[in-house]
Amino acid sequence: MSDAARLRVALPDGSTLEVEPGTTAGTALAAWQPAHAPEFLAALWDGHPIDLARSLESDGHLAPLTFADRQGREILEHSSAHLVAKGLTETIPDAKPTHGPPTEDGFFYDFDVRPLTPEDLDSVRARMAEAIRARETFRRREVSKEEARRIFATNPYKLRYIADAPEGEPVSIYDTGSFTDLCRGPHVPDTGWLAGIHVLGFSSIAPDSSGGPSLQRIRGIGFPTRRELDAYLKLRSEAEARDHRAIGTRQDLFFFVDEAPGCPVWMPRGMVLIRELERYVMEHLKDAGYVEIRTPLLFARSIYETSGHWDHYRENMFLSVVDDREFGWKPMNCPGSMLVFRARARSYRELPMRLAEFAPLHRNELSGTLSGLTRVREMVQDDAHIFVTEEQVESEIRVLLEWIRQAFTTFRLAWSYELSTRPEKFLGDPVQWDRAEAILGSLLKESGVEYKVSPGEGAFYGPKIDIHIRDSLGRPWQTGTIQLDYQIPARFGLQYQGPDGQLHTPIVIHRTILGTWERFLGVFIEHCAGRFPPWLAPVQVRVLPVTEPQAEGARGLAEELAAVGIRVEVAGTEDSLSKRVRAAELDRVPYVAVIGEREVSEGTVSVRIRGTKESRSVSRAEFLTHVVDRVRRREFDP
RNA sequence: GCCGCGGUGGCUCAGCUGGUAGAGCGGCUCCUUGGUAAGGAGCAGGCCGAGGGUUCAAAUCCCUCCCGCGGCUCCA
Repeated sequence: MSDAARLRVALPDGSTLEVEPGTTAGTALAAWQPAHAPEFLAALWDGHPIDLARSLESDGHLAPLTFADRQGREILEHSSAHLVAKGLTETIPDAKPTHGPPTEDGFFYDFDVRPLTPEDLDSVRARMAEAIRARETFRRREVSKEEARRIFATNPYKLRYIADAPEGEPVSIYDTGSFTDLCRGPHVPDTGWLAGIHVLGFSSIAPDSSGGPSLQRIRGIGFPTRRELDAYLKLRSEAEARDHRAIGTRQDLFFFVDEAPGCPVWMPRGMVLIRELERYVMEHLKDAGYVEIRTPLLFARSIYETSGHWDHYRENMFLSVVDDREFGWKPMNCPGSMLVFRARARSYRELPMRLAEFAPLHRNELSGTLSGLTRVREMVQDDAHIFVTEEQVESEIRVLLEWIRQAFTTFRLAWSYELSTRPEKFLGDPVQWDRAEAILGSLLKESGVEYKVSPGEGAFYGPKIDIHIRDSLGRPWQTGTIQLDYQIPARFGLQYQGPDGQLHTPIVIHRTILGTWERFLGVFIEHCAGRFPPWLAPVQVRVLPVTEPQAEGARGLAEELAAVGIRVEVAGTEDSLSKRVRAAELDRVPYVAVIGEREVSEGTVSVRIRGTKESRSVSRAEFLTHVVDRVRRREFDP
């Protein structure tokens, strides 16, 4: 091999750079694009991520990685995890690092260590800051497996990784200051890159199935600069102020009591939200040819044995014994709908038969998973079951996808789909499953909305399309769902007579759009920060007489508004006007109508719209028309 | 369910190296009738989550349970 042979390095813009063998990736990239070099935190060599400090020894393709690349972000966050491990092992020397991967939105590192305290975390943060200031290099070494076993002799977790590594090949190790970790890499060049990382907190996590000890997890998130971190922290503190549990209390929407864990108590104002959502959905159902039914909340065990829930869902059900007979509180509406279909002989002419039922459902969710309105034990879904022939499946689902588009647009929520396929525990024929999955997949493609596939996450009776919405912080929540079911109708022996005179089993589409009122409202309250669109607002208008002599005029306006169905309150003159305006603003009332001497004599109102400082005098008629119109059209803003 | 951390008037929180329960907001009463984010004064309101224990004495220390929060797992 000749020293003189220069390497040919192909770059992303199609150009080629000739370098001496042994040139580092970083040097080569800096020669290529000096202006952007400070953003490069690692590189891709023939498609594999490498450190910038790695020497190039052959021809190949080289590309830079920055924080803007997903891989680049993961490298920065994984490096951040190393820094956390360094900080923790300096704080608690016998802590055993296990693994510290990047995640969807940050990173964590798990340790086998005594339970952590906030003081431990303070110390970790301080030591991390120290290392960042010192700009310690992430230095890569390759050692034999024997050598690695010696280095990590006291850490069984690392020994397991070493054992899993391919035999005969060296393993890589990274040193950061005095901290050494087994790691594939790559990493950012030095800890100076990690000034924008933030330790979110710690928690303990349940041991894995192999029954090891419970680990302590430190979570964090990384940004390329302090400035971007500050912007994120600001967003986060705003999001904390939007917590639907706090808004629920502040606005008297709902609350919880110890005696009914996971079951919200709805106050009058919260009930307005539910009824308005219900009305919104009901209007659609009427247009789309649904009929409504009501079926029992409590069914004997045999119904669930027929539906399959007894075998597949019993651990999540509330059970009651009545007269020595075992009953279960329904966790889903399907059994009742099946019974309605089965109540008499059915003809193909009745299909699609769309049965809606908004009944309270009970699911015994694990106590540790309950969380405000987003995870409850008692809930109501905007549920329906559509009984169709094979030929009707596609057109029905098309209508549903369009309705989803409309609904989520009204709420200004961005949504995405997830196609969940056959789980390990399933009922029925795999061939039929494949066909059903193919139908759903092609409909999703046709809808043009982004979707991902979750293998094995389907319901036990069929594949499903789940609808995810994101709250203001970008956290995803599953709400609506469209499930294709070939199993339960057959298990219930449902049949209809076809045009051929033969009996056929219908297919059932289980579907919800908003999901449950509870979770939907939990997410939506955070999405709108408690500033409900006028049509949903528990109080739509608050009328404020300036002084007592205008009280009658104020009541008159309130009556006019109430007469056209507007939810209106009058705030009396016990408090100062400023104080009442402030209260209305804090109660997030969309419209404040002030009536003073001037307004009474002119027949006007001074209108202040939520979130604006100015007020505007308009005629009573104009105000009334405006409010009624915004409400009727379900506009998002007042 | 598992691990960690919490639980004090309606709400938000202080008090917690043991020694007679506090504040602000809200509520009520009185004064004030004020033009677009807090007018003033007074009063009421708490078995300090529940039950046991330690102690002369427990909101405070210990144990059990319940509920909540953050995760794990699971889900609409």
